[in-house]
Formats: sequence, C-alpha cells, structure tokens
Amino acid sequence: MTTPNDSTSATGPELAKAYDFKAVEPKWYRRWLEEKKFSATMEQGRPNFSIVIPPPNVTGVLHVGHALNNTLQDILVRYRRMQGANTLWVPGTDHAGIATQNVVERQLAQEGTSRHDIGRRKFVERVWQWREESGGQIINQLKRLGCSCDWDRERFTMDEGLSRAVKTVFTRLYREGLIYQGDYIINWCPRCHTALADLEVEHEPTDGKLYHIRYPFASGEGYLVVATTRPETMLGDTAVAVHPADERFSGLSEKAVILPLVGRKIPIVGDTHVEREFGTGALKVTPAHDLNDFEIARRHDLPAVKIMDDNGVMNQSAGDYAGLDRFACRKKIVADLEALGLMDKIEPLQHGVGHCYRCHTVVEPTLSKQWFVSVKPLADKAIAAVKEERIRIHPKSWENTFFDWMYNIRDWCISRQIWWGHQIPAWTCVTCGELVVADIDPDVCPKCRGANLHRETDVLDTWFSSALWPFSTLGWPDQTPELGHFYPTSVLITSFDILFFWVARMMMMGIHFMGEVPFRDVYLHALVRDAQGQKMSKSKGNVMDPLELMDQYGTDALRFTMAAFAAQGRDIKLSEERIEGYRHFINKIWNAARFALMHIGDCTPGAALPAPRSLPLHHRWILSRLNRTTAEVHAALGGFNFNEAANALYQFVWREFCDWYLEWSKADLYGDDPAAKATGRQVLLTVLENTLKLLHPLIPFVTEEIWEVLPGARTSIMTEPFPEVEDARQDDEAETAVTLLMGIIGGIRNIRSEMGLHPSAELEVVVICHDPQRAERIAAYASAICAMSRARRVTVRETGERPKGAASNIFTDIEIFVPLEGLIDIDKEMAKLDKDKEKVVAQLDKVRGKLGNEKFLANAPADIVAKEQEKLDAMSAQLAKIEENIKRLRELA
RNA sequence: AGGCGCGUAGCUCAGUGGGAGAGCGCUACACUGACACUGUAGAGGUCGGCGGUUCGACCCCGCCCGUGCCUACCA
Repeated sequence: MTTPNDSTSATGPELAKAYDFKAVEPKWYRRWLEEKKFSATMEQGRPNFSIVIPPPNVTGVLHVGHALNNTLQDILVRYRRMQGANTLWVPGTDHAGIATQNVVERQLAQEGTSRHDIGRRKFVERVWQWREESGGQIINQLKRLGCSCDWDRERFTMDEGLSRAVKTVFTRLYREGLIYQGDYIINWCPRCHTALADLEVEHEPTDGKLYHIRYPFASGEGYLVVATTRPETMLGDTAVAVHPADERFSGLSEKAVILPLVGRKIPIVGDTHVEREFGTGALKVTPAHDLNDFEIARRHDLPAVKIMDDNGVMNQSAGDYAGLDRFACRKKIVADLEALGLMDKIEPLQHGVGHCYRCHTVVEPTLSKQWFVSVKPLADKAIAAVKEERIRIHPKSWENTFFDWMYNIRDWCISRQIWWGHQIPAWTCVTCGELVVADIDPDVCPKCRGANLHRETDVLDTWFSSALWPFSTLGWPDQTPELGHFYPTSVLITSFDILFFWVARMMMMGIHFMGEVPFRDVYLHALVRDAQGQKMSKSKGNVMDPLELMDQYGTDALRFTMAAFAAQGRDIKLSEERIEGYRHFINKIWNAARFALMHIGDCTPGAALPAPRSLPLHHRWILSRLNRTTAEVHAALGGFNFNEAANALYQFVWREFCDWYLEWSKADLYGDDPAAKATGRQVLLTVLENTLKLLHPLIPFVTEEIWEVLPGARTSIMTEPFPEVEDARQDDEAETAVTLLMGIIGGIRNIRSEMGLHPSAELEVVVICHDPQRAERIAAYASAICAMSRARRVTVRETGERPKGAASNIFTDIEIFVPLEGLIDIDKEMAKLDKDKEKVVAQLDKVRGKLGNEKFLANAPADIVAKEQEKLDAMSAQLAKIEENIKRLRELA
C-alpha cells in the first residue's frame, strides 16, 4: 500500500503487520517439494555433502529430541547447499522390531486374537499393513519441521534393497567366522519373548532383599550360609562358590552341600570371582540363570539346570514349584525355607535390576542358543579410525567414553525371537543336519542335495540393519553412483545415548564392508530434558510436544530455540519462555523487512555498492558488522557450535541492525537528499539480503517468505549463495567511530531517564571532547546524535566552561552536559554523580592495587600492564571530571 | 563401584587466566509512521563451599556439598 503522493516511500509490496507463520510455513514447504529443491544432484566438480538421518522408529511420533536432532541436521544441509555443495540428506525410518511388534500385538489383543493364533505369515502381513496405514507419521512431522531431506530417496530398514544388504552382510560375516551360533547365557525378556543384547537391558536401582540361606553340608553336620537376591534360582544351583583364599572356608572345597528343597548334592568350588566382603562370602551358582554364574560354571565344568520357561514360569526342573511364576515362586521358596528353619536372615538391599528397554519387564538371564557377532576384530578397526582421526567425534570429550566401551566390548547377541524383522538367512537341512547360511535362499542342501530345508525362525536385532544404514541406503551391495558420490557421508548428527547402539556399530560395519569410514565427523548433541533435568518420557508425563510448540510459536521459533540451546557438552533443559522469546525475534525480523520494503521497492538487487570507504559512516559500520557476523556464523557452523551462530545472528539483527542501523537510516530514507536516499536504499537492501541468507539455514520459512517479495526477480533463497567474508568490508575505523557516537547517545538518553525528563522533551546538549579529531567527528554527526537522542541541538567543544546547572555524564573521556538552567533537580543529579563516582572509585582501586604491586609489574605481560595503566589514566580523568561536576553542583545548591 | 557432566542475575542458559553476559521476568517512562510479538533507561550476581597454584582465579588443581547421566559380574 502506498499513497500516491507520498514521495518518501517507494513502491513495493506491503507486508502484514505481524508475521503469520501458520499461513507461510505449509505454503513454502509445499513449494519446495514441488520444485524438487531438496533433491540431490550428482554433478561433477562440486564438493559433496551428505548426511544420513538417524532413522526414527516407524512407530515413533516426533518428540523434542527429534526436533533438536533434525533441526541441527537441516541447518548444516541448508548451509552447505547454499555454499554450493551437492547435498544429499537421506531420510527414512527404522522398522523397530520389538517396538513395532508390540504395537501390532496390542492391536491383535484388542481384537481378541494373537500372533500365535494367526501365524507368522499373516502376522507379518498385518505389520506391513499397519505400516502402510499408520506407520511413519513421523515423516510428515519432519516435513513440518522444514527438513530438506531428499524424500525421493526415503528408505526403510525393511526395504527390499536394505534387506539384501542385511543378508549379504550376515553371510559374509558368517563365512569370515565373525558370526557364530552358540549356547550362551543371554538376557531374556519373558514379556517380549526374545533375547536382548546387553545394551538393551536397563539397569535400575531397585529396593530388594538379600536372603541368607543355609545350605547343609552333605556330611550331615553344620551348614554353609549363602546370600542371594533371587532365592528362586536356587532350584537351578549346581554349586556353591567361595573365594579360594578365604580362610573362613579353607578346607571346604573337598566338601559338598545338599541343596535345600531339592536335595541335590552340589560341590563347593573356589573361584576368585567371589567377593569376600559381600554377603557371607559364599555364592550360590546358577549357571543357567546368571551371567557370572555361567562363567564360573565354565571354569569349573559345572552342569547347568534351566528352571524357567520362556514366560518366566518355573518348568519341570523346578520340581514341586513347576508352573509357578518366578516371583510367586520366590515367595513360596522363602516361606518354605523359613518353615524349615533354613532362612538365616533377610536384609534389605538396594541393587541394580535389569529391565527390558522396550517393555520394562524384569529381564531373566537365561541359557539359550543364539547368534552372535564376534565384535572385537571389528571394534579394533573402529578404535583405530577414531585414534587416527579419520573419524572425529564432537565434542571430543565423548572419545573417552567411546574408547572405554570399545575396549571392553563383548560379543553382540543379534538373534531375536520375534517375527517382525530380517529373518536370519540360515537353514538347517532336515536330512543331513547341515547348517546353510546364504544371501540367496537355497533350494537344496549343498551337502546332501536334500530339499527339506528348515529356515531359522529368529530375526536379527534391529540395530544390525541400522548399522548398515550409511551404505545400505545408498544402494549397497550394488555399486551405485550414489555410493561413489556420497560415501563416506560428511557428518553424522545424533544424540549421545545411541553412541554404542548405533554409531559404534556403523563404524564397525562401514569400515569392514566399505573399507572406509561411514562418516568423517560425528556430532553428538545433548538430550533434551525437562526442567528437573529428567529424561522426558510419556510415563513421567513430562514431555513437551514439538508439534504443539510449532502450532503455538511457529517452526522457525522452535528451530531457532533448538539451535540457541545446542551448546556442546551440556544437557538441554527446554524452556517454553525462550521459545516465545524467539518467536518475538522472528517477528522482529519480519517487521524490519516490512520497514525496509517500504523504501527499497524500486531498488536494483545486486547493484554494486560504492567503494566501502566512500560511504557514510553508518553504512560502513553496518557492512562491517555484517561481515563480522558472517565470519562468526561460518566459524560457528563449521565447528558445530550452533548456539554461537544463533546468538551472533540474534545480536546482529536485533541489537545492531534494528536498534541502530535502521534508526540511523531513517534520516536518509525519509529525508530530502536523493543521493543519500538512493545509497541508503541500496545498502539497506544489501544488508537485508545477506542477513536473510545468513539466517536461512536456521529459520527457513520466514526468510523465504521475505525473500520472495524483495525487489527484482527472485527464485528461492534456498539456492542463493551463502554470504562469504570479505576483508574489504571489515572496517575497524567505522566501528570505533560508531562506538563513540553510540556512547554519546547513550549518555544523553541516560541523563534523560535519570533526570526524569520526558521522552519527547527536546534537549540542548553540550559535548566536551579534548581530542580535536574525535570532536570533529562528533560534530559531523551531530544531526544523527540529535535524531537518536531527541536532542534539539548538540554543541561540541574542545575546551571551555562547563555549562552551569547542567546534568552531566561521561563516556570514556568525553563529557556530556544537558543544561537545565533552573529546571535541574539538584538532588537527583547529585545522587547520580555519587553513584557514578562510587563505580569509578571501586574500579580505580582495583587498578591501583594491581599497578602498585611490584610482582604484577614484574610478571604480567607488558601489554596487560600497559592496558592497566591506560585504565588508570582514563578512570582518574573520569573521576576528576565527576568530582568537578559535584563541586559545581554544590555551588549551585 | 567406576566414568562423565553440571552448580554463573528471580527463571532458562552462554562465557573467559587479566575490568561478570544474553533471553525471559522485574522497575520507571513512552502508543514519533517497521514492530506493544515495541522502544528507552534501570535494578539485580561474595560466578555452590573450603583450600591450593598464580603477580592475578568465575576460569587451572584438590577436597567437600548438591544435582544429573552413563558404564559395571559384589550375588
């Protein structure tokens, strides 16, 4: 909207008074998709930049952790894209074996049926059906976040291609002897009916009891007391262990005890694993239901007795207790032992109890035949890659944790007794018993040619397929152009809590199968926690829903907040107030653009600006500040310091561009000087354009919306070149000069406020500056000072009489007076001067203390000493001036 | 048990071996034509505690207290 006879305003589109993100965000995302703006290009001669998304569970909904994770990725991808790289951000989801199976099983239960009723084939079909209908909603939520993924390349870990990669990897590792099958103790979830890897067990401190149980000696006389937290497992005991050097038990190793309730005679063995200080120093050994006991049994060649079934219910080996749930059995056993007088005592004990990470059931260690990856050889290569900095972990502090885990890594149990997942490509020949592992389904047994092959029913750990993600998504095992272009990927951005689950395993698999690391840099960001620092979880009810936050504050505000909070090495306790604050920031940008557009409507974009030094001061200044900000943004994003980029931009846009430059420019833009007006418009447009570009990776929507209406033919800001640092724009002289003027303006404003003068009162100002050069500069910009401090007139003097009855202020060595003859409130002014004096005196004392210290003079670097000396001089002069003003004020009173 | 991290303004958080910062909140004033999702000015902190290193410590070191997380085979 322009009024026809308004000569100060150029033609141009008018923006709405407030930014309406609800209308803008969906519009732009749709258009970006339509125009295929996110598609990877595979041109030669440009740098490549690729990221694979940490695939969210197909069952997942977007939580704040995803919002953080994907915002950071999108910032880097958009930044590199604007820098001209061939960028590829591969999106996708993870089939989340146990989690997804649980979802569909719950559905079936509601229908009054179960997976066992309908059978494996039908069940898997149901899962696929569920995935089609309601799975992967998180993908749309990522789009809502503005993620610039190449959606045409979206992958799913159960895709045909990825399945082929899984089979290939499994087969090769098997043939290399790095995958084996064996009977070992594993973590069993009786609810999910599957084995779990060690990592998938969550240990939680739990209040339990330590039961002291008497095991009578086989000789018939006396007993040995063992201590256990799980008395029900005694039914499977096959020995009692004591420390071989424990004198209390010397000579006992020849003896045996009779297992109470069971009557089995079991030996006493000596094993150094036993902790003498704990309990009674005698440990019952249950090889089939305890990880450590299993190891002890192997050392002493002890038998193992399984006493529970897959449901955690006691089995036939439990004798009279068969059919009882493990916890009911515990009660009964305790009662029975007490009745027999064999329970010595029961004491409370807090100890760690393993829970299933998916369903939170107490895990039961169980002896079972499973498939394992022998990880040590793979881990060694990953360790080397990090040591040699072929992979850099950021923040570096995580490296220690990484090494620690990798050095102590244990074989990885990869088989799961569920139906949803990659079925293990292994067959047993029913005829001859041959085990066949093959990436292509065999028709006949290669050994006996028998056609009756029985396929392994287990599926693989979901993380097994995730470990292949950086290359399987690019087409491996086929040698695709994508692999050549984008592997190794540039950077992996993920949360530290899956460093072991996922990151380490990708390193191992990538190095082993590609012969090259899967990514150059790993950036581990913090976990988003609630105000108490607790992990957010549905069960705790402390979740913040990013979708609601986007509804309320806009996507850009949420994204900017995420970036601003992403300081390295620290947890994020998200604060809604901060999001609101950044919504205001988005609106501020909008209004700055709105103001600009009222003036730059007929500017020519890209027109060359006059030589920097020939421009008026404020233009030189803002261009210099812009350049400095550009440098800060590059440095910050290059080092994964997202918060520094956000803060630098926030400060620049609001505190410098809006607060000072736009205000200063109003004189040009509303004034009568056509040349000044033209220059002002051109610089304004230049600064606005570059600022929007710098901001775009963080806040894509509002920047794109503004970009579109800037003068000239505009395509998307997404593909505009990102601003580069130009040394010629760095103008320290202009920055120093503007700091001087700002100080004077601030001094005048302070007087106005402190003296209670009305904001619209037009003040007379006298500035005394002894330095002729600066005095001249101040005088030259007197009108700007007037405009921004609402002064009627600024008189600059190099020397001379201080005005009588004036309020005063000091900026460095420059004195500012506002004569208020007759009007001055002497008490107020006196109070202000006293306060100023107090401050200066306090600082002066500090400096004097330093300079009076010979050791300081002797040891401190010369430049520091010189600086302190300068400070002393400056503050002494200030103090003298303040005291002079106080004296004069007294005379007045 | 070990490891890692944190404790800075009322709240949420940056930061650095040489004069303590931001946002929000608070106080006062102001609807001047980009913006009240605003502007101007201001108040507010012995940088968890105690020692040590240093000319100098919020920053480095030790201990303590509080707090959070990760790994662990004391049942």
